[in-house]
Amino acid sequence: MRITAQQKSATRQRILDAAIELFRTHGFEGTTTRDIALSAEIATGTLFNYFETKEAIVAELAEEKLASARAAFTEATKHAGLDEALFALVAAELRQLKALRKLMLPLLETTLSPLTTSRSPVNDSLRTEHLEIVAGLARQHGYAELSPLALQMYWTLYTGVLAFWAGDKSPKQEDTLALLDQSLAMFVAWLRSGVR
Amino acid sequence: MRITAQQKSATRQRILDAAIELFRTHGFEGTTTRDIALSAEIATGTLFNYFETKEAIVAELAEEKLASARAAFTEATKHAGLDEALFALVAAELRQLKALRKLMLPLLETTLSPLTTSRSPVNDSLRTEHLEIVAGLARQHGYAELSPLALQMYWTLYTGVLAFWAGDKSPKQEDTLALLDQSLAMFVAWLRSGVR
DNA sequence: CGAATAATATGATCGTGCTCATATTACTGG
DNA sequence: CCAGTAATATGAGCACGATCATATTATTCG
Repeated sequence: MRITAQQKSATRQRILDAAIELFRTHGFEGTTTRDIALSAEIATGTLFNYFETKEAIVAELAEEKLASARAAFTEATKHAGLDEALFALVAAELRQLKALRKLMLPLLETTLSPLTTSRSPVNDSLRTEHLEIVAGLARQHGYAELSPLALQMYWTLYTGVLAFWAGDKSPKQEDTLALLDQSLAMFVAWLRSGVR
Repeated sequence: MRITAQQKSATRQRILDAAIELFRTHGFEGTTTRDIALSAEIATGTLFNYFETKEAIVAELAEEKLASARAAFTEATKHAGLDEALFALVAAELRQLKALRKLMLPLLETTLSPLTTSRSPVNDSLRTEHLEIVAGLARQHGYAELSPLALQMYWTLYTGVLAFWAGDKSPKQEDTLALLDQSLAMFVAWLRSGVR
């Protein structure tokens, strides 16, 4: 097997398909890696040739959704203010992630935790890709380059919104949107007040 | 054993002593519940008669420290603004928690996660006790009663600071103090702008 | 084709947090 | 002092994420 038959790496997809179905029906904790392997018709050990951890599977699922959310967002374009642009970005992400909503808490707890210098690359890409868009939007709206401290504060608020959303009991998650709105308003106002 | 010999419940203290020592020398993940039990001279199962989970031990240790921080704080009193009062409160907490700094991440990930409606009572008391003081300070400084949304946002920022602090590499954790300062400035400014 | 080699798959096994049936201990009333 | 009882302790055992030595399969080269 010098050059991997890329066709076989569709095993990866079988794992993802099996996982999402099991997670949907039995939840994250209610699904074991053995279940996933069985359902994907591979051995337990094989699963970990494809994903470093159980959470990494969810991270992969989330990343796919986030990618399409970002694509949809950049097409939308043109927002009056930075706050509105950020709101549109996150709202688009949440829309795409809807099916994974209940799976986000495990992710937030382990992989996305408020800061904690990256444990895994998966972590990093989820975080840095989002932050790069945010930094770009800030630039585009005429704000000074965001400092590490500013990015830190933004990330904290962002994960706070995600965590709230994951457990939001309000009928159409309108509480989350209120929180998002206020969080961003607070952040942008702080930016405008010109700190470093 | 109708009425428990309260003297024997000093086993609890032995567990805490053993745990803090092991955590200090081997870290949280590097210490197993078996290690703790062995060192406290009890059986593994017994440990879980005293603490629901491994994290609950850390939570207990943290709560003790936080209690004394709060005591020290209320004596200090008199701060010009709400932001300064909150800064003093959190700074006092961090000072007390210093010895537990590296143990806080596991706690934040599981027990204190940004919101997630309480898994355990331990969780709740850590959170509600802090928030009650914050709400009290706000009242005392003439702010309107903090809404659930405001408390939510505060808690997100607070745990964000704790998480950053737990991994802060700067010599005297001065980066954390900068983050705390700005987070509170942002929050209080938002409060003043009179949202609901 | 048939070694030789390298990538991948396998499942027994491990480590660890936690549980639970059972044993032990401490206390009570007679 | 002796059952009887209830609180507590015990450690074998479980579940499950993850690992790793070994087996299998694919690919290359002579």
